[in-house]
Amino acid sequence: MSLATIKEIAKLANVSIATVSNVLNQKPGSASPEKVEKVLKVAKSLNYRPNYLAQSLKRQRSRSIGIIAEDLTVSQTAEIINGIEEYCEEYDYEALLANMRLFKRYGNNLSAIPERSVLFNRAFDNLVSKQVEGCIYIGYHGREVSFSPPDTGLPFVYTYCVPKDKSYPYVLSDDENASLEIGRALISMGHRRIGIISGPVNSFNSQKRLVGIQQALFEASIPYNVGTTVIGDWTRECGYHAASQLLSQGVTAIYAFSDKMISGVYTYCIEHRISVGKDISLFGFDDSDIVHAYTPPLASAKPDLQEMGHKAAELVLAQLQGKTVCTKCHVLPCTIHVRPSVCSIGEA
Amino acid sequence: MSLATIKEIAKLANVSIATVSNVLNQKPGSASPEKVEKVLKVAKSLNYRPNYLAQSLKRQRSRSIGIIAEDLTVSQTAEIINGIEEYCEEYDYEALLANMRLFKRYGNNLSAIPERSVLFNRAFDNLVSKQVEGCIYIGYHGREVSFSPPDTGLPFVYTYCVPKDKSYPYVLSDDENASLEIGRALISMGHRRIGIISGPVNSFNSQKRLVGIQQALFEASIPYNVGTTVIGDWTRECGYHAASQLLSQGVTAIYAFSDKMISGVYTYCIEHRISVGKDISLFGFDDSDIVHAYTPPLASAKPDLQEMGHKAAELVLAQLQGKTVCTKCHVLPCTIHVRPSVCSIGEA
DNA sequence: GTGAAAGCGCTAACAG
DNA sequence: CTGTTAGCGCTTTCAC
Repeated sequence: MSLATIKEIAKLANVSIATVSNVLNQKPGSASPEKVEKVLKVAKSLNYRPNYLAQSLKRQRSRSIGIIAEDLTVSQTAEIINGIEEYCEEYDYEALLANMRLFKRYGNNLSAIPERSVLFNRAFDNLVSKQVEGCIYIGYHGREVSFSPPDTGLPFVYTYCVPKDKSYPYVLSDDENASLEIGRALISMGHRRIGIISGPVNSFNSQKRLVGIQQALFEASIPYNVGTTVIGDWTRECGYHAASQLLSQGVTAIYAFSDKMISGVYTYCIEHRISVGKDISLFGFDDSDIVHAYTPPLASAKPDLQEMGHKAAELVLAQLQGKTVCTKCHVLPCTIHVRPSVCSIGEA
Repeated sequence: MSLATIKEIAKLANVSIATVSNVLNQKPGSASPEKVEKVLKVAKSLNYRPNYLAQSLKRQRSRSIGIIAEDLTVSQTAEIINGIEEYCEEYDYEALLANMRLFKRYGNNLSAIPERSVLFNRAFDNLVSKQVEGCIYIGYHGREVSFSPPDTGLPFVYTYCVPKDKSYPYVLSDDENASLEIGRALISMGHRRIGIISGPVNSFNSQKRLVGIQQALFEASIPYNVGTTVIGDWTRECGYHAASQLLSQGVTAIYAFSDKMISGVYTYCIEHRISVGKDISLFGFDDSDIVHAYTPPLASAKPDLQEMGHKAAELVLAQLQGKTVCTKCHVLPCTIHVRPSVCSIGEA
């Protein structure tokens, strides 16, 4: 019933617990072949599994890093965690997850909820308590995150968000460049009046994406027209409303900073018999599941979430090896998927 | 730098470690008010956090349950985990996650990959090693799962899958009843020729959903026509192909066992100028993000994943309290969302 | 009230 | 090669 210990193995195998430990840890030449065999046999028959708690306590080493996720159910989080775990596995580390469930508790409206910092501290304490050797924070919507770890010299890395306290490294997708490429693609296809549906201004993602598209316009000597930029809130609904506003201004293409918002535009177009990929070109961001649900499929930019996880883990493990890492923003390229929802301006 | 211990607190507060421990654990009347205050002050100043490893080792109690997820990035998994965590939090337990990354490694083709059991054993050992008091297995696509925990009397509960070994409880959504309701809804709207796009036959979900719709037909004395059932593989592509086959047979409604498959049908309809919600009624399953992306929005059935997580956790914790739980299938209702993608047969 | 001491399961000197 | 021993940080009798 209760778990076997090395003590029991030692008794049954007629050896000392030290020998059992040595054998189990494969210390070279520390036991005769017969004893090795005996110990291994007894261990297997007892279905022995080392007690991680005791092991780590004794070794003073957990070989684990913590993940503080703002919300596990927000679409990007799982992919990032997956990336972290992949990287950790390679280096024989493991990841411990603390999920704050922020979105489940408060939705998108995270501002001015003091309770949040309680949740953060609880999550952090929990992880430290478990002796993690480092920690990765996963935000959402690229918000600015105001909490940072109290004192400890624990390696701490942020991802998918921007820490207020710039003394920690953070990992983001290169939204600016992605946006630049999107702009170039649209412009190269002849579009000059491009409507933009931005995310909220407090989102770092929004900021960067805006700068990128502006840069593309600038390169092509097309003046940026604030009048054809609508500020949205990431929802389908706002995309829908923005569509009518933008289309009435005669834009030939609409670039929304999320697939969800562009999906509202899509709905508007259908309702008004505007043919996507013919009468109007549409570009989204995130490359979420819904892009393939449309006819024609939606063009979008895909952040490499897995790679962001890798990078974040790399930054933590590097610090654990004593390397100093740059406490700056580490930026990873997106992939631009141009799909039939965009077309050249003469083609229609 | 390194973490403070009760020993250090004891020294600084001029008390014994036993007193520190008593104070920190709020043992009533075990220390004078002055000492309590002193200890608390020192603890705070040292930023003390109890060592979970040592604590649990000593207490012989981890107050944690393990989660073995087949793949964290499969859409339903995170929601279920969220539910488990919510339930655990109420009872002062916590969840430890072991992610096998099965989908990331092998995609949908999980059959005949012997390595899988290695991954399962590794995950299970890892969790047991950490002294979890129980375990929840989260599958995907309602497959039959052939691995079960080796020996240990550890409470073990499956969810979103069906264990081959029926001596463990498992939690599923009530797909049969959901399907029955979908069938009734369609029939009540006048549909008699209903095309079905099933998932793979080895999916328990497929089986149940098929039985449900058959039951609805039976109730209405409509003979079930195998010729208008296509077996798909959960993908959009197969939905697309099934659509042409089904529509040529003159069905007035198509019910696909996943939103993804129905989304292929949607594409087919657009390409062939068949008006969804007028010329044809469409019903999906899962109620995923994409249902709102369509115009008109897609009708679908929503499994209560969060509640499934709650239930699974409940079944584990109940066993920990010595209660015996039913080692049967525990089934949770879905919500049926009828949306404008379906219409009455005369309405068109 | 308070502290000394034992011990949770394990690893790592160290002696033999 | 093998076993004895100390001790990781903590909780918990049990004397005082």
